[in-house]
Amino acid sequence: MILTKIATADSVSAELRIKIAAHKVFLAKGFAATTVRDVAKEARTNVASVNYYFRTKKNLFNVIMTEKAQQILGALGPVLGNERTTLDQKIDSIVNCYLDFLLANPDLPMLILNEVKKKNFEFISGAQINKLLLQSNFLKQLKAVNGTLDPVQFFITMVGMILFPFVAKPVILQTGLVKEKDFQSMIQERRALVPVWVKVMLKTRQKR
Amino acid sequence: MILTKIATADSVSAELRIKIAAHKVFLAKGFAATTVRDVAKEARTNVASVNYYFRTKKNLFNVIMTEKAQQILGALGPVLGNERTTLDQKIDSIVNCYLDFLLANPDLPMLILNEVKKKNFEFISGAQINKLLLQSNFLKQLKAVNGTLDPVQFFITMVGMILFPFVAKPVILQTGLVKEKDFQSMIQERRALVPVWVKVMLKTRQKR
DNA sequence: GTCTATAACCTGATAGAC
DNA sequence: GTCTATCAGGTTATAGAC
Repeated sequence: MILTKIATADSVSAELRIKIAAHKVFLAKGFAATTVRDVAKEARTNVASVNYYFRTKKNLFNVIMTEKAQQILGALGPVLGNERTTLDQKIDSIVNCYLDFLLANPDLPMLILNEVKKKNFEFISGAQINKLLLQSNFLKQLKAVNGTLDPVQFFITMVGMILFPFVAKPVILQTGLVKEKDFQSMIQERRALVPVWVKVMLKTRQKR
Repeated sequence: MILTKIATADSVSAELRIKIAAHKVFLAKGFAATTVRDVAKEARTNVASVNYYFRTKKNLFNVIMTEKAQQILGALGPVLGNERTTLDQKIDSIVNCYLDFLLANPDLPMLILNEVKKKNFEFISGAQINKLLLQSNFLKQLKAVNGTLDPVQFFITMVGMILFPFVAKPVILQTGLVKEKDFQSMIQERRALVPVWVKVMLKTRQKR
């Protein structure tokens, strides 16, 4: 990220340097394993100034994470709500949009899953998911195309197809199934694979 | 788990009580967030005796995790290697076998992913995956049925379909898409759904 | 706004009595 | 084998000089 280079320069305010540093360290090590000292060091300042700007470690974390959540939800919202695209076009867009974001933030899924589990962070509320997904054009089109398919099961599976490789990356690399240098191109292949698989899921009718 | 009730009884040796307690606390809180004091308290003993039996916290963790890894790999190995079952039968078995294990150990996937990432634990070696998967009857049958499908992409996707709901459980519950009381039945539904989806993936040929 | 120094606390590990 | 007491080190957060 180019921002990192700019933000670690002396010309940038301490507050912003701390934010960039916190983003980097939290994503790399998670909330618990990150110390305020790590962040201070990365921002080339000291423990006291971090607490001066952000009061507590937890508050700093919430500031960073809320921005990230809005970033991805803000990108997906318009895609799901679009009234001019077909369902197939939406699937292509969701996969591409999500993968772009994940390639830029490969460690974010694990961080979110961990911190939501530990109740350190609320990623998305019921009200938000209602507006974003349940009342979306995407869901209407989905029901029209296949009335026997449970939308929740479908949605979990589709998101899993996109997210899972990032979440499982450490294990995938450890097994040697994919090499570190090939991971990105493996993900790029999925840009084509996942939409195909999602579309055949849609054509598959469940027994009742 | 019935073992827990037995093992927390006074009649059971301190060593076993500590093991059961460690299993419970590590799975609930992860490695870093677990303190030796937590484990000692859960096992109704003290810090010194935990270190007496297992020397270090890390060693105790490895003992627990190695047992778990062998448990799941030992269950999947025979299924993948079986020479008398068809590919479709194997897919049904893998899904059922995996889901049974995960329903009994719902927190294990996140724990493994986290600790492999932090290099606290080696879940599976390249040699093991080679023997278990790459040289298995499962892979031979897979290649025979669909030569255009990348086995690695296929495998990641199938495992993701099974594992992802457990990994994403906290977020799924927080969104309200599934209620806590309905989570188990949602998973049970996937026993039927996932094999169907996996089989249509197999029938879908890639462009070259 | 920035920094040093320190308070108050929690951690894993161990020494040593029983 | 089991326990109490304690150590050495690392943590967040803050007080107070500049």
